[in-house]
Amino acid sequence: MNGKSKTFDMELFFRALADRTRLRLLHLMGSDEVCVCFFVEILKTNQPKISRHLAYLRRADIVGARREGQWIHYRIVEPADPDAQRILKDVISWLANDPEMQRDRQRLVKICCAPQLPVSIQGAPRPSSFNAHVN
Amino acid sequence: MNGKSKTFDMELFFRALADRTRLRLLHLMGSDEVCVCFFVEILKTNQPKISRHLAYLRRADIVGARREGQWIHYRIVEPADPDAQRILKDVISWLANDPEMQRDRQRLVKICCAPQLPVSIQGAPRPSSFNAHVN
DNA sequence: AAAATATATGCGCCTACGCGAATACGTCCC
DNA sequence: GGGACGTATTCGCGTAGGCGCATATATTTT
Repeated sequence: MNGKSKTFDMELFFRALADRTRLRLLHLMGSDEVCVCFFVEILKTNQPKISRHLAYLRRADIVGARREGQWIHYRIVEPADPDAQRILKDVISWLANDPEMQRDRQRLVKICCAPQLPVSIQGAPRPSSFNAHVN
Repeated sequence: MNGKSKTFDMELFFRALADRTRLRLLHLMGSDEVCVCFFVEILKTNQPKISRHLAYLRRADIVGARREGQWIHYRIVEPADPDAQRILKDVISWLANDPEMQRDRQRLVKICCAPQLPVSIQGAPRPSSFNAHVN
């Protein structure tokens, strides 16, 4: 009630989900923090496009960002509204059934488990859950 | 796989939910069949607007229609995809928390329980669940 | 058949938004 | 400070879609 965190905006929430690219981004985040450059690498598209979609998700309070040096990590945040929270959770698990989404994740895993990241994202920090795997 | 009922379209589904008017329509349907003229009456708007939004929901396979004489009843249909089904169900119950939606429903109940419908929709068939209440 | 009623659709206008290309911003390293 | 790198934003363009208004379609009634 501080004038900034108003009641959760349903329309904005659904509009944010109404785009395939954004759904792919959400699926890639899953329960991890993922760095922007990984999205660019895996979706094989240009960086501004990814950045704009992430901004949209941020505006809708669906994701949050954390800076680490020059890199920025994005993560899914639990919506304030418990109903939205449940829906988002269901959406995420729905995505897991989509073939393209599955391919996306496979590519993420493959890239992150490899001893060397692709040249385009050499020094980038891996998603948190991959830190343990590769010394 | 008959070329007509393809796999459920996620994007279309969410785009269909990304409009307040359509959410209000969905909430009014709830578990009932509701005639178009009731939507017009309750949302206090023009008829073409309602009709176009209903058409959108129909395209997205979220609602179905049934003709009864000159009237057409709309109802929510269970999406083919079980995940979509669950999400839609959660969305509906989310709507119940919204003040405007609550007012909409109150107006529906009030109108339907009255002995006489408003002049603008005199002979219209009431939603199914109100048939028992009024002789 | 003609009128009345309920619903659907076409049209023109305007905004939202997705896109690629260019550019701005922020951080690190020399 | 200057360059390199990762990310965000701006711009111009094209399409989707929301709206009010007019009109078409379908059904019932007379």
